[in-house]
This record gives sequence, structure tokens and C-alpha cells, in this order.
Amino acid sequence: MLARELWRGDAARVRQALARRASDAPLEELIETDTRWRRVQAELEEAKAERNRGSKEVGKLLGAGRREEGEALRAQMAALGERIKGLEGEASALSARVAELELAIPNLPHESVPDGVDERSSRLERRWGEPPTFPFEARPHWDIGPELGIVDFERASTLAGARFAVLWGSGAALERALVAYMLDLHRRAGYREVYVPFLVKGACLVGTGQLPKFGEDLFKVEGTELYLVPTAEVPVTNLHRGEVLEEATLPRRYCAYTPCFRAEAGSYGRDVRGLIRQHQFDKVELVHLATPETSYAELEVLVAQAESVLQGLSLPYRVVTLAAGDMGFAAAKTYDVEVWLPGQGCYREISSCSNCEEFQARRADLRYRPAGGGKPRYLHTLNGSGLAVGRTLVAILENYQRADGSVDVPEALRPYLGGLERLLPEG
RNA sequence: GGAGAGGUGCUGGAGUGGUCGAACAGGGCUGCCUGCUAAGCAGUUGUACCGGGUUGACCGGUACCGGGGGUUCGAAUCCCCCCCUCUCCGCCA
Repeated sequence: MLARELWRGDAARVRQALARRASDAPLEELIETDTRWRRVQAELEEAKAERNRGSKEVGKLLGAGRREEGEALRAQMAALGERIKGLEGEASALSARVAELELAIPNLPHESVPDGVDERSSRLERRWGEPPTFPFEARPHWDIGPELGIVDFERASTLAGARFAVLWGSGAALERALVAYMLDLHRRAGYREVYVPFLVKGACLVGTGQLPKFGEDLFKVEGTELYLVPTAEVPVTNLHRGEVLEEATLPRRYCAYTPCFRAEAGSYGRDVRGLIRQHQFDKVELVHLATPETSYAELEVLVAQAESVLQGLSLPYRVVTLAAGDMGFAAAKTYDVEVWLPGQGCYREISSCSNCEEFQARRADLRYRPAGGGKPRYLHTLNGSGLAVGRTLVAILENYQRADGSVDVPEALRPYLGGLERLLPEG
């Protein structure tokens, strides 16, 4: 949510920023409705002030035994009450509409974000590692996994339909090892691990920006008001909803493992094979809460932390800055970390690290009290994957594959797998 | 799931139709006093929104006593619905 002063005071600037996003947000309707609301609100409050004065007077007159005058004024106030009721209805309808429209305006892109509306306009920041060369044709993970007997799409389909996977044996263990490895790495870097609910109220999703606009991407549990989390960003960012944190406790850096559930509406044709796009996947998430002064420095810390996971696994990757029109709803600036996938001969997103500035903080009411005292201010929220576990598994299968179909286990993971050095056909 | 109790400001805790944004106490802040600390004395101390303005000094107004609706000239106070917390019972990993 944007600060109201922003579009009330400088609509042109907001209009221009939204144009960079190629956004169809209802800014003009918002401004117009807001103007009408304020007009009615002023009228309403004036009427109420009059009634408050009159009602006090009624009490006095009746108390003083001046019955006739009191009754006359009472009747007058009753009439005024009717008018107030009408204005109230009008004002609350307009105010509700303003709130609704406000929630439909995305965050404004940071000045350092490149122009453009899709990934072709992303700006390459850096590359790390060399894509491996193979003396054979590199194969995709959807062949490698099933042949080793550790990834099973057929049985997943029997259980739940398309876009699910069953992991067997060392595949399941590898998934678990990755989660543990990532969390340990983050904890050593000073992140506080947190375990959170996998079901959340709608208010949390409004807080982070998934609702009200993107409900079709979510799974809602029938008969309840709860949603399956699409990312740990939602419960973790909402942890301090309604709180005022002391500046001395910032920045806060949290990490959390959760499964993530996404309906993937509107992505029917895309990534239909393999583990890349699933209704359910594991992810370790990083969330920072920071002051406005430090949030962009924190974004660099965050993306570096995500990168350290890939470095630890010796997986080649690159970092790009997303274009203004390619970012998520809540983000002001986003770095994508893309891992090299030999089976597909391209870099694929494995982490997305964003600074949402105060956009989510306003929605979720996350504030801090400045060190010198004074009024609470909205803090800045950041989040990033560290990393998407399923896609990391994909990257390992494809980058560590061998001619005979076996797959080496990255050194860093061996302690988590009882020293296992290589994945061989099993089952 | 069943029964009971309760939700008031930073905290404890009064208030059962008007003079209550809310007694009193604690805490915080300011000043006095003080060699320092403690104690004491005096004052002060919420948030959001709307309007005005020397545009975040200030002035006026409205709202807020768990949330929503109702009764009334007027609601923290009366009525209805909902949520949450606590205690006991049941069930359960």
C-alpha cells in the first residue's frame, strides 16, 4: 500500500511510476473516489459536532426543568440524526471503496530498476561459476530422477494429479538434507530460524500483497477462512503484525522452512515436465525487517546470502535485476538468482530477492520506534528464497550427472546423508 | 465438542445512559529539590482520520473502552451477533 500523501500530493509522479510497470491499476478512480469521500466526511463530521453540542444541551435543559425547550431541541437532534445516518452510509461506502482501490495499487519501482515489462529487459549483475561441460549429452532431471528411482511422477499423479511429485529413498533424503543444509547455513550467518503455521488467515495474505488481487493463485481450505501458504514470506513477514519494534532490534533476519502451495492458475502450458513448477514444493525463505535507511544495504546482504547456498553447493548461477514491469506486486526492487540447468541449457530462477520498502509494512502494520524516541514509523520488509528446494534438487541432478546415469552428491550435503557420495539406481 | 468466567489507555484497575478520552495507582517524560542514588513535591503523558494552517511546531473537529450491528436527542455503560483469552470436562499426536 502506498502512502496517501504520495498520490494525493504528487499524482503525476505516481502515474509515471505505475506506467513503468505497465500497470492497469485504478489510480484515477482512487483519486476521484478519495476526493468525494473527503468531501462527504467533512460534512458528516460537521453534522456530528452539531449533534454532540445539541445533545449536551438537551440534557441540561431537561435537567433544569425546561421541558418544552428540551423536547424541541430533542426533536431537532432526532432529525439531524437521520441526516447523519444518510451521510454515514455514503461516507462508509466511499471509504470502503477507497480502501479497496488502495489495495489494488502495486508498489512503485525503485529508481535503480531497469525499464521494461519482461525478462528480456532484466539487467545482468554478475555470474558465478562455470557451467559444466559433459563428454555426453546432458539430460534433463525428469529423465535422470525417475531412472534412478528417486523421483516418481506417475504415482504422484495417482495421488493428487498433475504438478506433484513423489520422492523415494535417497531422493526424499536429499530433499530433507537440502532443507537442513540451508537452514544451518543461514543460522551460522546469524539468521534466526522460525517455524510457522502452513495455513494462514486472509489478512496475512493481504498484508504481503497476495490478496485481494491474486486469490486465484492460492489454495483455500474449504469450510474455513484459512489458506495454504504460497511462500513462507507470508507467515514470517506477518509475525510482527500490529507490533512496534525497537530500532535497536533491527535489522532482524529470519529464516524459515515451509512447504509452499500454489494453484498455478494460468500457467497451464508452462513447465509441464519435471519438478520446476509444482503445486507443492519446499522452500527455505529469508526475511529481513529493516529501517528505511538500511533496507537497500540489507537487500544486498539478502541476495548474497541466497547466493552463498549455491556457492556452497558449487552450482553455477547468475544474478539479474528484474525490470520494472516484471516485478511482483509488492516489490520495489527484485534480484533474481538463476541457476544453470545443463539439461535445459539455460539459467532458471531459483531465488527471488525483493525489497518491498514500506508497502507490506503498511498493509500488515509493521512499525518500529526510532532509537531517539518519537512516533513509530513503518519499517521496510525484504524477502528472498534461500532457496527453492525442489529447484535446487533439479540443479544438483542436472549439474552433477554422470555418463552412466548416476549423480554425484555435492560435498556439502554428504554429512547430511550419512556420507553418501553418489546416487545410484535404487528401488 | 460441552460448561463457566472475562476482554477498558503503556500496565494494574474503577466506571452500569449525559458533565467519561475515561477515576485512582503504577510506569514514562519535564521541572524543582539533591554531593550522587533513593525518596519527596509540582506538572505532563494515547492513536487514527478530516478540515485549516507558517504543511509533519500549531488550531478546530470526528472517531476509538475486543469486532460488527441495533435502541436512544445522547452508549464504555442497554440489546443482538461474532471473535479472542482463561478455567473445568470430553477427545487427541
